[in-house]
Amino acid sequence: MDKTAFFQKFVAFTTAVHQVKHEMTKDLKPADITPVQYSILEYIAVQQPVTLSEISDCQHMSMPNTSREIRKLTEKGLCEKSTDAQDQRKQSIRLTPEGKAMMDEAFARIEARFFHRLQGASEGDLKTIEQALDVLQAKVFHTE
Amino acid sequence: MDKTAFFQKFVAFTTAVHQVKHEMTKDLKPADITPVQYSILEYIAVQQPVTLSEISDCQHMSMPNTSREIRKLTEKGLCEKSTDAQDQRKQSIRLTPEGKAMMDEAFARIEARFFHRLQGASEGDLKTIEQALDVLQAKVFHTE
DNA sequence: CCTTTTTGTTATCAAATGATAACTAACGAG
DNA sequence: CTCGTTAGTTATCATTTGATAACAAAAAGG
Repeated sequence: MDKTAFFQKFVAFTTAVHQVKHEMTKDLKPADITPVQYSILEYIAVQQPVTLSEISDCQHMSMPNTSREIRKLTEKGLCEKSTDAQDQRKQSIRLTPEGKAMMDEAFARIEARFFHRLQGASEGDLKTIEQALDVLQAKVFHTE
Repeated sequence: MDKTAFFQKFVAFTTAVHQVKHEMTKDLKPADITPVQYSILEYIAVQQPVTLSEISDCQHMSMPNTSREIRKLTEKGLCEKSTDAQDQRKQSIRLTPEGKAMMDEAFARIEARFFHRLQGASEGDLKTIEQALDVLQAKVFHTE
């Protein structure tokens, strides 16, 4: 096993993933949302409800900046805060119906692009791809 | 085949890749290099020699901004321009020895983290991983 | 209780990034 | 040769992002 070649394959792979993800998500965020805000919305959409601290950790941004961006998203009517019943320090953040509608549409368009990219793949190919995704997620891209 | 579940697996996977890549590359860029500049340096390191237009395309930034960042990197002594012999409009950009040394060290540290992450994987696991990388790059994350 | 820690906010500032206009020079096609 | 196109530069500006200090309130632990 050539370790250097293996590593280079890994680097090329992550670069390709980044590239493809960019292609699949470009031109779909509304004009009045900044890239950071869109990224936060994606995170909330998948993980909601979330707290400010969780966003701060996962998006690698400071609490003050996270607080600012959430305030802006709240002002735009895309997400809302509610105080956690158990711990009143915590803010439980969710998408508003408008925010959810926006993200649903964004994900629908990404999904369409995804399957467009897979057109031509047989049922067997899809099985192979699914297994490959499972393998890599379990053995390489695991995050705890 | 449940399409929605398949797509969600894809989303979770790309998110994990992004996350792991962030973990593996954090804290290794020198203090006087901005994130965008580091990204450009990575690109040059892998693809050199490159032209300004190529950087502009691949990094999704405008020519004026690309020009500015390359000028800054040149001023820092990390890359250098030379006019293409065939087409005198084109600038051939490469890393300087200092730039190469910097990126070699960065990649070495990423490689160390990569294999650290893979410690515990058997020789057979590595084969499986390599095949999974090949499959996904060919069938899903192909970029032409 | 009282102190420390966690969670979040507000204000402020600096730096990085993105966008555009106006320009030069070299190439390429007719 | 001339004209349109490609490659790159410079200058300028607005916006986004990142960083820090100073604060308040709730919780947790003695």
